[in-house]
Amino acid sequence: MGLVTDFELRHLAAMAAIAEEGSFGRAAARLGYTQSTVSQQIAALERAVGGPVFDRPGGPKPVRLTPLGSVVLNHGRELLAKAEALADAVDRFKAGDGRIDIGTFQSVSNVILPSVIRRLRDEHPGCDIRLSEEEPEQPRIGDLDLLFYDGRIDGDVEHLKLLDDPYLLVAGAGTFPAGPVPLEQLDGAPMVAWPLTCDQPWMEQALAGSGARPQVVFRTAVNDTLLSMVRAGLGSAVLPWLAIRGADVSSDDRLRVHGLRPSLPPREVYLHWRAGRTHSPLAGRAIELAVEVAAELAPPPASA
Amino acid sequence: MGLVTDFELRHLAAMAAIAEEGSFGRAAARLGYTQSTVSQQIAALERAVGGPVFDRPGGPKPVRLTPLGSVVLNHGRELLAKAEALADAVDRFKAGDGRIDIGTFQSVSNVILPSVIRRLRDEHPGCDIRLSEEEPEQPRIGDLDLLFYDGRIDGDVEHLKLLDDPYLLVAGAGTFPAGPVPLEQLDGAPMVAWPLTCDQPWMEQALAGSGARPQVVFRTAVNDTLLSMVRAGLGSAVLPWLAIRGADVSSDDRLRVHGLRPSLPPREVYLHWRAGRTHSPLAGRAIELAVEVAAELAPPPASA
DNA sequence: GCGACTCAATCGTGAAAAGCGATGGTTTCC
DNA sequence: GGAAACCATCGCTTTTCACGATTGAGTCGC
Repeated sequence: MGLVTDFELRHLAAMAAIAEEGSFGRAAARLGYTQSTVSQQIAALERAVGGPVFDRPGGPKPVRLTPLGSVVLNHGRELLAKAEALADAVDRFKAGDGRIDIGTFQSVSNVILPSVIRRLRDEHPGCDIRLSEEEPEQPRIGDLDLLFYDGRIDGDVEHLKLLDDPYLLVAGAGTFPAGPVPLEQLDGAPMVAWPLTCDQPWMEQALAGSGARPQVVFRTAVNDTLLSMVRAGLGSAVLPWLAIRGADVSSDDRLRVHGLRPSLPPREVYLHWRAGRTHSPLAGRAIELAVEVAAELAPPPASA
Repeated sequence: MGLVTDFELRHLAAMAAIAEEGSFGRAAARLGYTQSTVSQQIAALERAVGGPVFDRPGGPKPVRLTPLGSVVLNHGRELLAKAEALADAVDRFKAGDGRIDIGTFQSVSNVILPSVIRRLRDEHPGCDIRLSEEEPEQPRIGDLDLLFYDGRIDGDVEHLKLLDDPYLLVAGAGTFPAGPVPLEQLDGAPMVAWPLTCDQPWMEQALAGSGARPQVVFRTAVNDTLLSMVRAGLGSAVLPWLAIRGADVSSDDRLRVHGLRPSLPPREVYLHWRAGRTHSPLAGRAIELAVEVAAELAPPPASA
């Protein structure tokens, strides 16, 4: 195992150059070294492998590989190729062509991420972006570079608030008069809603705290299905602005979006990453873009 | 291109050890270095790649790869594997498990080489022996490690005489009385012989010089065919002892082997190799074995 | 909170080596 | 025989390597 580090890439590079040029001196010139330096590098290499790698005929005859030299050089070229691949990979990484793993959830996937990803791919066509929308009970950073989540996360995590996402009421056209809807009118009203994960229990508690205990007649995590149910007259829905914006509600005659009075505390959308972790250039840029896109979305209407 | 030699295998080895151990200090212990040394190695590596490869949380927490570090280490492991492969290949080479290219010709292929190769393979089961029996007008060393040839070779070649190979007469039983055959009895006699390559013209000139101008009725390079023709009564053959020994002539009632009077100058079998060329251990051993085998064959009978 | 502990970075030092220029010894070609 | 091309070697300077001791940052247990 100790043998592995006995030769150095520099020596192999010198050897390859000599093999191509046929001369220590020309190889030295090509590499920007002195002839004596190259000579010593080969001497060191020969010490490391335990035998001569070149036959030196003397005079103007070109040097020739020994059998041992052939063995060394054949492997050496592969090594140098790998080394160059490493250097290339580092360069590409620093140019932003790396891999990035992003955790997300429905609303962000629909509204914010598409713009972020489009811009990221425009800037870095070679990058490898991976999304995962698994949202277990306990959202974990795991090996993700970035995680969008509507709330704080425990653990060693840094965070950044992207936007306040106010809760709005979506109802069938004609269910309520235009304008903000007083919360007490929702008491006992039929509603469709998300499952009791994420912020949902907290939101329903907030509703209840204002005296509104609606009757939830259907739960699903799929926003489009919820809105279809509202369209079908099954009930209304209290949803964050982002979730509504994702579907094309404004162009639908059968739906109306109302503010709430008093308004509920907004859902807060955060972007998280592992604390103390050095960002890849790609991740750093993704954060900037996410902030940018979130700002372009704002200001979310306080009421409608 | 300059970037390639900016990092060193030693640094990558340190990095890999750290990644596995989770700590600079333990990695240092494993590698036989001091913690401070490893720390500086990583610092050098980070200078070379232009960014940190580990996040150091501080305290007893294990260090973690940065995204850049993952890129470097993924390639680095391949590099280390290649380096180890190189070291292995060198070791195997020095142990004799290399490749050897040998040029040969019929008589040697039949009589000497089988023993040489058998012993070589016994000693070095992993070795890669390649034979080529092409015998152009001008036998060239080319990229061969060793070349058997019945004569001298021009060029930068060292040589070693393996044995004197006397010419003998093979005739059908009863063609000549037992014992050496006077050369003049061959004058005008029907004969089968090799084509006029190699030493053949020289040998026939030697015959002619002694007053024997036989009538060559058939030429082929294949010894067995020649002997079949002799058996069939087409004529006799003057062949070197090695060529006769290759076939099982002594156990054949229809053939007789005679000496010649006066005897012709023997064919000389040489082993050649490129001058000034460092031998592989395998080639060196092959030379020794060839000498050994040739000596075991001797003394070739001056007459029969 | 407050030490005790673990860990990496840093500093100073001595040894090793990398690289350079100059010189010397060989071989080939004219 | 002399010039030219070539590699090895020597003395020298500068850089790097590796070490031990110390410092500073962070965690855990009480």
